Amino acid sequence: MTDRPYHHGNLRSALLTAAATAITEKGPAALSLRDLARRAGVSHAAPTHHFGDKTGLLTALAAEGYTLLADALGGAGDDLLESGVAYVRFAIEHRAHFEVMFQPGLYHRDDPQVAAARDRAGRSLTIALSARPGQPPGQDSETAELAAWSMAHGFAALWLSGALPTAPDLDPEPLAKNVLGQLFDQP
Amino acid sequence: MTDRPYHHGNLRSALLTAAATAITEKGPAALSLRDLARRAGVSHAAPTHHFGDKTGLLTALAAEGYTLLADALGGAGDDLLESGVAYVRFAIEHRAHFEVMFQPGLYHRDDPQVAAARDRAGRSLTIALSARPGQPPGQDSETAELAAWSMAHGFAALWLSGALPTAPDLDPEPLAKNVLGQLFDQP
DNA sequence: CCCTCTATCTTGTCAATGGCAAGATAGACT
DNA sequence: AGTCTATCTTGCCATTGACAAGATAGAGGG
Repeated sequence: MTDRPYHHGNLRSALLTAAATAITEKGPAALSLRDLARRAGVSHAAPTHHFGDKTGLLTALAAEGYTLLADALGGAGDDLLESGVAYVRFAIEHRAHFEVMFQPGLYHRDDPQVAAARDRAGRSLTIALSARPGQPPGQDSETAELAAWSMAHGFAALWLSGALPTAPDLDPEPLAKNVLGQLFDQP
Repeated sequence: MTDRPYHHGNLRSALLTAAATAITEKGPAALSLRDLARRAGVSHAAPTHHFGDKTGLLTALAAEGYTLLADALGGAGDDLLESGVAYVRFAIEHRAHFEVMFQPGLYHRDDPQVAAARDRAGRSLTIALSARPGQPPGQDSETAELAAWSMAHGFAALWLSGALPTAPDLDPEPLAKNVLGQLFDQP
């Protein structure tokens, strides 16, 4: 993509973006390390050195995804509805990351990098979810947070799976805002 | 599994259940046709005759899944909350089917069998979702239905992915009922 | 009872893949 | 200049998915 200071210089990053592209095109199951190597213009065993094996590459991708999600949620500010929309936007813009992140059989969930990034995303998520405006104080706030998370996650997953009966080229954000508003705008 | 009238007699069904088991254990990406053949005690090329290729097998599995989902929703009666819980219960009890169904890259979405079963499930779902008790008549009911579907689907997906911070051996149904109640019990 | 026919399954083969081992090479550091 | 290490390559093997050709069981007709 960029310059190539021989030894490729940034193979690791190039492989990760190639993986994201390939997964977006054909899904995580069809991912081939050799195909990634071809796309990056290196030999078929080059990825091994950076990621060990396929699971290792997906682990790195998941870690990257959690970091991106944390950033996305952090940028949404204190507004609950805006955070939910940001969650959906992240899933759609970074479809490959999102799909890998929530398919735990594909990567090493216990990897330290992943755990750290996931914790950071988890904190951002908790902050966003607890910013519920008319929150009844004594109520079970954990359940309310889980409900909000479920709705945002479910909308994103359904959209990505193509299960929604709407036109697939429609901009999902306004629809997401309406749907999430069903729960978030409650008094 | 049952008797074996030679020629196995029920290879197709045996392969489908073996596939469901294997996917539940290791995820859809790790599915191997040859492994299924070994489990069923047949030669490595036997599955080809029944399903054509791997995608064909997953197509059959998805069709079976939509039928099971339609039955599950139909059995939940008119209660909206109960239907939501049934949706979650289906996803957990038939994890393999659920995962394949909503990963459209894995199978042929246009297959007639799949389309028919999906339509049936879709009708059951619409019936369940429109059974909202305090439904404001003039309101955008489609958005409300989508919100309910998103929440049930999202809770199921999060639970299956292991992303929820709760104990994984806990019974998910009471939790699901509480979470879904956040939206469904609105006046 | 025998013959044929069809669905079902087996054997054999090939290209592609993931993963490992051993070697080569660039560039950094001294 | 010499050495060292990270990075990448070449070569190899077992496994897999897919296909082609053949074998076999069992049904149905004469």
